[in-house]
Amino acid sequence: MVRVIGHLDLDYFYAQVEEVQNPSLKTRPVVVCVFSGRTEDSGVVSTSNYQARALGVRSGLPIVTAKRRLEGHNPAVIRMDHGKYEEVSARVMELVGGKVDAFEKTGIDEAFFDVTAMSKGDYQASMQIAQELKDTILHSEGLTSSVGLGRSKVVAKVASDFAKPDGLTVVTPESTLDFLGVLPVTKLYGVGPKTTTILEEMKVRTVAELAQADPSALERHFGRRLSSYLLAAARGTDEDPVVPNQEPTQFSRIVTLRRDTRDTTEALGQMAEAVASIQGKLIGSGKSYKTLSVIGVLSDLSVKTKSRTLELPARDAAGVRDDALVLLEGLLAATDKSLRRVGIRVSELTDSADQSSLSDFLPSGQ
DNA sequence: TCGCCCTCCTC
DNA sequence: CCATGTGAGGGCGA
Repeated sequence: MVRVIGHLDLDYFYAQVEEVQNPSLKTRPVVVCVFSGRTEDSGVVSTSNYQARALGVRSGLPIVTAKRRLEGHNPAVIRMDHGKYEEVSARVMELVGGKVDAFEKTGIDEAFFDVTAMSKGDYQASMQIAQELKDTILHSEGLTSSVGLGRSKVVAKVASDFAKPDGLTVVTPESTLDFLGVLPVTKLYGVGPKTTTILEEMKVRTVAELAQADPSALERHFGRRLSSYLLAAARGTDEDPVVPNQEPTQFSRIVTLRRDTRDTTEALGQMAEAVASIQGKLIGSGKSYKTLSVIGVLSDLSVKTKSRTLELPARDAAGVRDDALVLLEGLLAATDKSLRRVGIRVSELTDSADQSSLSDFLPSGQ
């Protein structure tokens, strides 16, 4: 049976949550910002509402620049409150998850779902279901959302992006090639600036051109994995299923230092909260890690990482700090630059120190 | 196959 | 000094 996959995207999420909480903001440009703490207004815009976007203020713009562009427009400049958005997100996801066959949260504001069985593969019926999901979210949380339906995850994702905010785009299996074909390749998930540049050099601009590109040429430029993904995505034939309850494979935290430095002790001191937070994630999820990485964003904004893999999984804070210090020293030894931002990441997560150390002694495979 | 590092994406 | 923060995955050399 042909699948019916949906992608749900909560519109301009952080800024919209702020509007719901304070409706008087709806008539004003709203920018939700990440303040780095370096200077009064250093940091970037995380999310902006559509009034702000109309004035050229989008994600990633420095706060100072955003304020300049919004001068005289009575903007609301709001500090990001991640915990608050997580709570709203969790309620929405819980609600929607119970009304579909399968549900996979992929971010704080987005999720895939599968309604093949409950719609009996009928796209008209699926559209009704999708509209009901949108209505439910609007009535319970006051949030508008954009939904796309299609035969695969890639099609659903592109469809949800096609009309927003408050959009509902249905791409039937028969219309898939027509829908995708005319789009520029940048609209495909996984195709960013680098990939676009390479494709341009291959004279591939639209998804239709990508679908007919020479597979071996693609493989030369992008490798086996990415090239086969690109072809499947362009044809709307990717088969990835909707997988509920995906476990995270890594936790990371990164902080901007008060000032650039090569002093590892000073850097580590400012990482204390990040380390504690990672610790909390490990404990909260009952996981241990085998690989610890430090990430350094240097004074020229280049990024370096150093990592170390343990023989046995661990989760203790002292070990994290000691190893992080060593890695940080190694990282700095490989450059003349100073640290601007430092981060820490744990990966190769296993289900708990005890169980995983035992399983290390068991035969691998099935 | 593993360890390490980099690229990319989204907000 | 304008330039945040989280996560997934792939390439490559040993």
